[in-house]
Amino acid sequence: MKAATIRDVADRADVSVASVSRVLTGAGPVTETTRKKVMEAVDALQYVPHSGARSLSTSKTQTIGVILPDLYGEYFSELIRGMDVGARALGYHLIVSSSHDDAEEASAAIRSMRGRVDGLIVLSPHLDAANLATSLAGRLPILLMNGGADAGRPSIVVDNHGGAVQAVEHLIATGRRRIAHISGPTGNLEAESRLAGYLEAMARANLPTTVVEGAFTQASGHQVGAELAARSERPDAIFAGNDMMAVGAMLALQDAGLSVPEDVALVGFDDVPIAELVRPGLTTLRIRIADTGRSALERLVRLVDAAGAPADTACEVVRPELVVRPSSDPAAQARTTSGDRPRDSASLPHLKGENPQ
Amino acid sequence: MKAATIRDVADRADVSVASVSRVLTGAGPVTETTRKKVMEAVDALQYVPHSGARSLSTSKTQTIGVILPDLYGEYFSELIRGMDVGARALGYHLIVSSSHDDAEEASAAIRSMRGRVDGLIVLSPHLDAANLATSLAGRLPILLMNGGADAGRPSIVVDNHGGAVQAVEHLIATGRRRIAHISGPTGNLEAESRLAGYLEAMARANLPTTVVEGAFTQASGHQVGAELAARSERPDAIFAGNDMMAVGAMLALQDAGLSVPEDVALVGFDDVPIAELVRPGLTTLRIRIADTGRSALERLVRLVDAAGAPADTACEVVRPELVVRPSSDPAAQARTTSGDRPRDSASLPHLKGENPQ
DNA sequence: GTGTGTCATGTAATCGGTTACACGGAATTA
DNA sequence: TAATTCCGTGTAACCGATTACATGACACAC
Repeated sequence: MKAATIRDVADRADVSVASVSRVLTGAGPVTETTRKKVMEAVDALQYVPHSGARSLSTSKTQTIGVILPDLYGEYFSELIRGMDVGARALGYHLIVSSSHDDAEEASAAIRSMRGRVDGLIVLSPHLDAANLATSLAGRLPILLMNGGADAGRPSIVVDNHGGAVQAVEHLIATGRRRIAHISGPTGNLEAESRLAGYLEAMARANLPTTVVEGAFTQASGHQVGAELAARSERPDAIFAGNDMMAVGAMLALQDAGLSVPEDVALVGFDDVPIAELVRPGLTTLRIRIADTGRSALERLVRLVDAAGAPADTACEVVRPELVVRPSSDPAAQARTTSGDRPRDSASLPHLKGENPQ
Repeated sequence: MKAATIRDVADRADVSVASVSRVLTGAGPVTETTRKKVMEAVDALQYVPHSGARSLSTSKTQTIGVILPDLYGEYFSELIRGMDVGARALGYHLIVSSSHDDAEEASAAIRSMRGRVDGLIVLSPHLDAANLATSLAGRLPILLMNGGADAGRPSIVVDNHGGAVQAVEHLIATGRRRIAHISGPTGNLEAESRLAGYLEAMARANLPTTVVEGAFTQASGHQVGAELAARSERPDAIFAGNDMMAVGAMLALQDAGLSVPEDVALVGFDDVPIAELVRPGLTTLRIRIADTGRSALERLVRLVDAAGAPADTACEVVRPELVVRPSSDPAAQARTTSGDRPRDSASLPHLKGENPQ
């Protein structure tokens, strides 16, 4: 028993394939009678159009590809969740491919997706990867989210620089002076902007800087945190390049017998879900991650639909918002309970499942 | 400038389309000369085969669909990561579709994937959804991971019952007697097995049971935790149906001024990454989540390839392993630093990015 | 020189949809 | 009644791959 084709449906409904197609795609005129006959046949045969055949004649796949970097964790899974919500709302599918650290792997992933997707969202936070992507994509609409404010190509970036400045200014305002920075890896555009923001804010306040490089992973944050804790000139605050490193550093500081925020204040970046679950709750820069993912997807679909229209090459900027929790300000304690997290709108559809009993 | 087709390549290389196809698919004999000519033309034209056309003639898509439930969080993102690793290794793509809570949504998702994937992994933890899935899938190979030990259909399940028994026995062994259980939502098969395991182990030890239903979310765990903390007959241990609820409960207990594990011991289930990041580190039942995802994908691909062969209807069982951390045993303190987590093999490819500096 | 076998290559049918165009019947108008 | 629209329907070409089968070149043996 092979799967039914449009011809089987046509035979059974006693109409032509064209009519079946018209009913199913909603294009073109059909009488209510044929409509019914077709739908009956469709149900009876459990017919589902062959997407390959359809994509062959329409040259659309209704699928968006997402190229993710090597780094995983909550940031990216939240982002994908948001994209998935947007995709389903628009009738698109999502093909994901993660763990592409270097340009070569990313290029292989893009190649293997060409012809299979209508558009691409590339999250590799390296400049070369981005360049590679645009050149490889050919005529494929592509949306960059690699952290580089890249005019000339449609992209969405977080205001990493501005966020870092906010973080540092907050620490200064709460009386910290020896503020160290755990940066993300060299070559990562997000990491570099955050570092630049830190340096600028510190320079403006005339404070000495300390920078140690991490890898955006919790393990690297732990390592660097332990190292900083052991220094004779121990910092009284640490601004980590992202939340995962901040959490790692927090554990290292606590393991070293230091107390957060009394001995060392701590600020992260991203506001991943666990930021409020660690103790003390982590001060961080909130990016509405799922929302950002969703709007990225919607924008890319707009690009796909508008192929040929006046090129959208805008670089959309997402401004992170400082969320103060006890890791930098003990007074924030009371506010950090597990219910306080404002949900992204992208997660609203899920709330219904959340009232226990 | 339209995308190049196989005919453009054939013309340019001055060979027939058949030869081009033979070179590209690696099937059939070709001389080294034609091979070179074809490859040159392919490079020059930036040719990429149209996957729709290919799938039309081969009736394979090299794509696996994954249907996820409404619940998100680290458990599912880890699972997907593992699947992605496996998929890429086998030359497959992954289409994900999340947030399908009820049977209707899941059914829509499956329908929209038919004809677009070679096989399906269904994670909806409801019995009806599973039944629906198998009936909807038609001839599509399908792998269930819904928590029901379902002979007759290929599936992978966690030994939830056995895991729950281990958890309870561990708590009893460390001197706890008033052990409460925060269960997952009714109708969720995983939740029900874990509950059954709890009840059985408690009955065996002749201890009274307390069960409050949660929703597998951190928020619901918090709510139930607060409620339990306020009871006059406060439990001295809580076994939560999963880690997210355990974390929520932990925060609620701490907010109520209770100390974990001194006042109340806590055990979760799953061993999601944050389980060791909360303080105190959470005792839990480890499932090598990413590994499980990877092997699920590999098994499904085997099913796809072996279409027609003696049906594989085995129900593979994953046995969780008890990981004792300070939330149930203060003596475990020393062992819980951020470096102690044995990585799944599925995450090995990522390790290279993890040495800071 | 003819026959036979091998093997790279080309031709054309095929997969399952969409859609331009042709067609025919009913309704409207002269 | 005949001419003109209008509109639902069918026929067939097309999308871009794969692949069964036919072809023809060449080598080798007789």
